[in-house]
Order: sequence, then C-alpha cells, then structure tokens
Amino acid sequence: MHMNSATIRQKFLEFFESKGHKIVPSAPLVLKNDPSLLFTNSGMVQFKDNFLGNAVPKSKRVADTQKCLRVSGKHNDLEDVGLDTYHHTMFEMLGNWSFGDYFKKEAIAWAWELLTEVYQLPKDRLYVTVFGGDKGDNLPVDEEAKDLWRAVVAEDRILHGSKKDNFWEMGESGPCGPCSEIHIDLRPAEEVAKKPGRELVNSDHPQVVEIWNLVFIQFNRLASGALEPLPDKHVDTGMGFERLCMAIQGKTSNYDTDVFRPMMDFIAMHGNVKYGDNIKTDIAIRVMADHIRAVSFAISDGQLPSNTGAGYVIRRILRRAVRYGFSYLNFKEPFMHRLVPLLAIQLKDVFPELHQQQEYVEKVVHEEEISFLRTLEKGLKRIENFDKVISGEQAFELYDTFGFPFDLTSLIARERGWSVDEKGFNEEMAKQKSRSKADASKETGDWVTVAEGDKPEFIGYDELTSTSRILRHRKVKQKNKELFQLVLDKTPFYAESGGQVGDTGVLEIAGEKIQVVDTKKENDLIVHWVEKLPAQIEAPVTALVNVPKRKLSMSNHSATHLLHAALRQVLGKHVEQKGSLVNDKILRFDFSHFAAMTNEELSRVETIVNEKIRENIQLDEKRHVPIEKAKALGAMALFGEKYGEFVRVITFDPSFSVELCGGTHVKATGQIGLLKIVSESSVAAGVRRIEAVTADGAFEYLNGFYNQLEQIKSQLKNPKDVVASVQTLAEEKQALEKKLEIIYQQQANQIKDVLAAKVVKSNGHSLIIERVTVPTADGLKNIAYALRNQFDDLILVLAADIEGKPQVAVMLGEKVEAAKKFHAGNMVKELAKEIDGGGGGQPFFATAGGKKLEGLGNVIVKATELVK
RNA sequence: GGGGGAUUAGCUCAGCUGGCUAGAGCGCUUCCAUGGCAUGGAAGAGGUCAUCGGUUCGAAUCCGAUAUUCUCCA
Repeated sequence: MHMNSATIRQKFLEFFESKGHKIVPSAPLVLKNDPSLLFTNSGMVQFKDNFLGNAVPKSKRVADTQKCLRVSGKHNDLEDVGLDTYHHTMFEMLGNWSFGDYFKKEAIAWAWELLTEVYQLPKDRLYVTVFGGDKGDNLPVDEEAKDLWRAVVAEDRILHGSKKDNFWEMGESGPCGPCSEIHIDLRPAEEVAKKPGRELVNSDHPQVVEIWNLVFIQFNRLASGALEPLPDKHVDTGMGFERLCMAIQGKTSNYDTDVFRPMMDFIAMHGNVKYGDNIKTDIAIRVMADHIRAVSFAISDGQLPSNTGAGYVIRRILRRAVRYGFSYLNFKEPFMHRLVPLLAIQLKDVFPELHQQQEYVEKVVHEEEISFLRTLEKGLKRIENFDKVISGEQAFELYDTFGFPFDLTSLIARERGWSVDEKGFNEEMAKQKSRSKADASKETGDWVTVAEGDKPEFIGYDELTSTSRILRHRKVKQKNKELFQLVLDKTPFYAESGGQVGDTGVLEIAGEKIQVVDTKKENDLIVHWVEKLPAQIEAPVTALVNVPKRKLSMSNHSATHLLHAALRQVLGKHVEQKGSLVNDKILRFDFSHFAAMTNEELSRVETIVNEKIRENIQLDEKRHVPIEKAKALGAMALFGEKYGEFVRVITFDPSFSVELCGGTHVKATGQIGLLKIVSESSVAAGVRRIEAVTADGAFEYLNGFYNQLEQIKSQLKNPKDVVASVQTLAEEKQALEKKLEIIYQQQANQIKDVLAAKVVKSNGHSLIIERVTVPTADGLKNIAYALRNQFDDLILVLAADIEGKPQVAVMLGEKVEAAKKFHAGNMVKELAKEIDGGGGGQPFFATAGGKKLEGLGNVIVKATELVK
C-alpha cells in the first residue's frame, strides 16, 4: 500500500481524534525549566508534569507528533548517525496519551487497529513484546498486557522482554512502568523463511525493528530505588514516524522514504554524485540530510549555536555535517544553509515555525558554516607544520584548542601516509572529560514530603508577602556546597522564567529567618533555593520577597516590552525576540535583525519608549485567556516557547504592545521613569542585542556620565566647548610628541657628533671609549646605532649615567663584527662587573645595567685594556 | 561551570628558545609611465605590539591579573 509521509502522519492524528483524543501541537525542541534535559527527546517530555502530578492535563486523552532530538544516550550517539540507515538526530515521534483515563486494554487494541487496518501492515510480520518480570524489582510478568494481546495476536508472536527493553523509566527516579513494544519484520520473504523473525526481535537487526512502544505508567521510582504504585495510571506511547514510513512504504532504510529522499537527491546533485554509488558519499549525504533537520528546527525554536549547553550541541551537529560534506562531497563553500528552504516547504504544514523564519534560519546556518570553514582552514595550515608522526597530544591540541576534528586529522594523515596516535588522543580526551566531570558533580536528594498539597500556587503578581506552608524539601550538593530546595503551597516568589530572574528574599519560620538565594522553576514547580532548612519545618512560613530588587526587575521587564514594540515600529515586523534577560540592574534584549542599528535608529527607539513611559500607560493584565483569543488580540507569541491552553496577556496600549508573558510588571509605565540604551551589539548572525537601564539604574548611569563630564570640564578650566577643547588637547599633544622626538634626535646627534670627533684610530679600528650623560636608555641606543652607521670599523664603549643609574653600551661596526675578533655581548658582560650588574645582547650591540654608579670610571679603564 | 589558545598597521597575518631601531601582503596618499585596466614603477603615511602590574641590564616575546574572542569538555 502506498502512502506518502504526510498522509501517514495525518492518518495517525485522525485516528486518535476519532477515539476522543485532543490533537495538540508539538512542543519546542529546546527545553527551558528542565535541569535534567537539554532537548525534547521523546513525545512524553511535554507531559512530564502531568505524570509527576505537578500539573493538570489539558485533556485526559491527547495525541500529537513531536519533534525530538537525540544525540546521546544508551541507543544513540551523534557519531553513529548516518553510518547506518536508521539513526537520526531529529525525528518525529507520534504518540497518544492517557492521563488517568484508559489503560492497557484500549492502548493495545487501538495500536493494533491502526497498524493493521488503517496502515494495512501485514499481521504475519508483526511481533509484540511484553514485560517479562524482574527479580531485582520483585515484579512479575505483565500478564495483563499479555492477555490483551492474545485477543489479536497468535501466542507465538508474543515475546517476553527484559527490564532493559520492556520496563520504561523517565530517569533515575520518577514515574515508570512496564511497556509493550510492536516490532515489524521487513526482510525479504526468502530470508524470513530461513529464520523466523521472532528470533531477531530486539537484536539490533536493521530490518527487524521496533515501531511502537506502549508504556503503561503505574509506578513511581524513588531515589532509593524502591517502587511505589501510582494512584492514577497513565498511558504513554511513542512511534518513530520515519521508521513507520519505511515500514508502510516498503523500504529498507528510513532514508529511502519520501521524508529524506528529496533532500538527499538535492545534496547528491550538488555534490556531483549519485546516492547509492559509494559508501563514503552515501554516508555524507545521509549525515547532511539528517543534521540539517535538527539544526534548522533547533534554531527556529530559538536555540542559536553557541559554545555551551544546548547551543553547543547544535553547533556540533552542524559542524559534523559540514565536515562530512567537506571531506567526502567536496563542499568547500557553505552549502548546508541551502537545504533550509527545502525543509521549510516540506514541513510547512506540520511545523510552520521553520517556514515563518526561513530567512533568519538560513542566515544563522550560513554564518555558522563560514566560521567553521575558517576554523578548518586554520587547522589545515597548522597541520602543515607537522611531520610524518602526529602525536596524540598534537592531535588533541588541534581538536581541543583549535576545534579541528580528529577524524579530519586522521583522514589527512592517511592521505599523506603519515600516522596519528589515536590511543594518545583518546587518553587526552579522557583526561579532559574527567576534569569537567569532577567540576560538575552534583547530588540531588529525594524530595521529603512535609505536607500534602495541590499544585503550588504563585501569588506574586498581586502579593509580595504571604503566609504559607512548606510542602516538601530536598538537599542538593554541588561542588562541596550544600543547598536546600523548598516548595511552598503558595508563594509570592517569582521563579526565573521568560528572561526575568528569580526573586530573592526571606522566609520567616517561627522567628527564624532563612534567606532565599534564588527561585527557579523545575518544569512547573516553583523551587526556593535556601542555604539551610528551618528548625521547625511544619510551622507556618511568612514569605517576604526582596521588594526593591523585585520592583527594579519589574521596571526592566515592562521596559523590555516597550522596547520590543518600539523596535518593531522603527526597524520593521521582522524583529522577533530571540532572548532576554531582566534583572534588577539591567535589561538585555536579543532580537532578529540583519544589520547593526544606526545611532539614529537607536535614538528613535529610545525616544518612542520614553514617550510611552511619560504617557503613564496603565498595565492591562489578563490572566487565563484562551491562547487562540490572545493571538486574535494580536499578542506576540515567541517561537520556541511552550504555551498552555490559557495564557497571560500583558498589554501597554492595545495599539502598541501586546505580549504573552508570565513575568511581573509595573502598574503603569510611568514607574519606569526613564529608559537609556547602554549598548547595541551583535550576538550571532542575524541577531542583535540591546542592553538598557531603567528607573534608578538609568539615573545612576546618566549621573555617572554627568559627574565624569563635570570633572573633565573642571580639569580643562571650564571651557565653552569641551569637545573642541579635548580635541585641541589631543592634537597639541601629538604635535608636542613629534617635536620632542625631533629634539631628542638632535640632542643625540649632537652627542654623536661630539663623540665622533673624539675617534681614536688604533689597530685599524675607530675607537670611541667615553663617559656620557643621556636622559634615556633608548637615547643611548640611538647614539650607538648612529655611530655604527658612520664608522664601519667602529668599536664603541659608552659608560652612561642615565638618571643616576649606570649603564654600559658596546657597539661594533660592520667590519669589526664580520671579523669576529670582538664580541659586544662578551665585552659588555666583562665590563658589567665593574658596576655590579649584568647584561648581554647580540654580537655587534650589547647593553648592561648595574647598581654601582662609581664603577663607570673603571669601565672606561677596563674597556681601554680590552680593545688593545 | 572547568580546561586550552589568541589579541602586533585600516584588513589578513609573520616575528623560533627575551637582544637585528617591529616586518610582509593587500589597502591608503603622492608622483611617474600607458588609449584603457583588479595595469606597471617609485616614494610615503600609518603601530600606547589589548590593558594593568611584575621579572630582567633589556619584554611584542617570560610570569600574574583584567578585558575581548576562538575552541574543547560538562
């Protein structure tokens, strides 16, 4: 049966919609507020809070296709992608969920119905697995699932799986449970006849593969390792979209489906090769076709390539693709960015965020390619200095310090018949890793429940104090520093999010004051970071936010909205927020724009914002607005931001600034007082950064300048025009320096002439041995060089008094130097003894300094003897 | 967050273990040659060697701190 990939995806969503599921959009690829994960790596990530009980699900039945990214983990490593025919960095995961609603029965029946009836996959090629039990966890075989399968599948197609394959866990701790997988055998009939597919399930055969995993979440794993049953049971399923397409379209590789093939043909055409002709070029084509997806979607979700964290992963993925193109397809110029439009069109209807930002993504990719190609070029130059045997340290330095990939080093070495010490390289790498690990070690303890409570409530939009209770706490150990995390039933503390920093403040518990050093979100949980636990953990807590700090943050945050709107007015609608930081000192706003802003543009933006401040526009805050309605109001939603069903809308003048935002804001813009832009700079290709200060910060900033100017003015005796005055001063200084230089030169010349007149001809040499007084060592040098230019048979010894310090200089003429009878360096060393000093230099010119000024006379005497 | 590197003329860079009065190519200015030019020739301007401190007779070079930037690891 033939179906294209778009149809396959659509049928999945339609199927579950018909079974009462709500179809939701994919969450962004890049995660915020989750310390345990950098990227969405499976469909369930966006529902984590539902499983953890921290959030109420939007609907009890949900289905979607989710963008996922995997670059490391037990089954996945970036370096494997492209080598085989089934690993990917970015992939789509189709999934259906039940939150305390249906369980194994429906999940199993529907999965089977979809695969065999809608997709018409052959039943005689399908196998299912069920959890076979585990002694360590004291769990039996999942008989419930097995019975349900028996209703549709022959007994001999139902297999038992180990804990590794059939018991799913979110992480070290948290919700988990047994799972049931559906596998398909895609081998040709003659091979199936030789060996039954059931023997190849879960044995890494590229054509006997898992296509769907149905997870039945029924336990919670504690940090101690023990399991406790969950009150609500959930279903979490995930089906790899690309693999499903392969199965339905009857291909033997994910890359042969219409998900990848058009892209690969495009790459092959421009690389002047044919896919399938050569294993090396095939790998390169797959790598590029795969990686551009991960990179493009990460960027469209707001993650720029960078040198830390998630951004670094994106950089690595892009660089790997460039590397393969460079080495095997001879792409010496940026090429990857040209794939972006193809991808944008292909997935326009599924993930519109890329299509909407196509130009921006292209630009970022292009710039990143250029910079990496430059890195490669520098590395290639460096390799030219190596020879035959490249040591592990050399290869590692090239990689670690200069970013030159190891496989390129060994490739080049192979081409030239050189050798590379790979073992040595790996050893250096291991050292680097252990250094970093030692630094990053962190231990997180189990949550200790103090009191039961619903989802903690944030009341900080309206209140800055509250009377609360501690719900739970835990210990976190990081770099020998012990901190505690507290969760309150309700809190006025704002948790870091949307760029605004977390609140600090004090918790008062039974007379004890506990400092809150930071407040952060962990998924939807508001976590207060404190340095110690209160003695009376169950007593009521008075929570007091640090008000002055918070107010400044509010001022900066509201100003950010005004700035955003003003930028769109001045520069155009292509301006989109790409990041922001708001604290009590400064606001930083990153946005997409392709050129540096002119001073005129900056001042227009500043003027608009300050006008809006003076208009003292009242804050219009709407909570719980349905997202569709908010968008209809013209609210700016950000790419890469995860929004719930209901959102908060912040408006300052409906015709000026309407934004979806969870941050805290001033009651009216007048409270901002003043906004002053401090700097405008570039962060990446197509992204500019503005830093600004407001309120007290702006006043201090401008006052600082004012005071500085006052000081300068008074230093200059209060001229009418300070700027002109400074300019004149600088010009005069330069002119004076020139004059002084000329005078020094003249002085030196005079001394030189005097000395030249005292030349004594002796043994065919022009001898000058004199005591002089000069202002600087440089002057002494100049005189010596001038005399060398005058006499090619010169032997010069000068004993100088330079501002009370003895100095000796010896200079030889060209001929004397060539004769090699005298050596200035040796001579000066001998003479330096007389002034308690040391020195040296080149064969024809050397200097020495010392401490004993009275010794200068002896220097003359000794020098006279030396040249005899 | 931790490690390594870089910062020299407007631009791209050289300057080895401290010591040729800090260089090259491109660009710039002036002049000469040709009908024209990414033309050829000649002369010239342009540098607090990132900043601050230290070691030394002497620091672009060695050491420390700061700033900026590249890069690897987490």
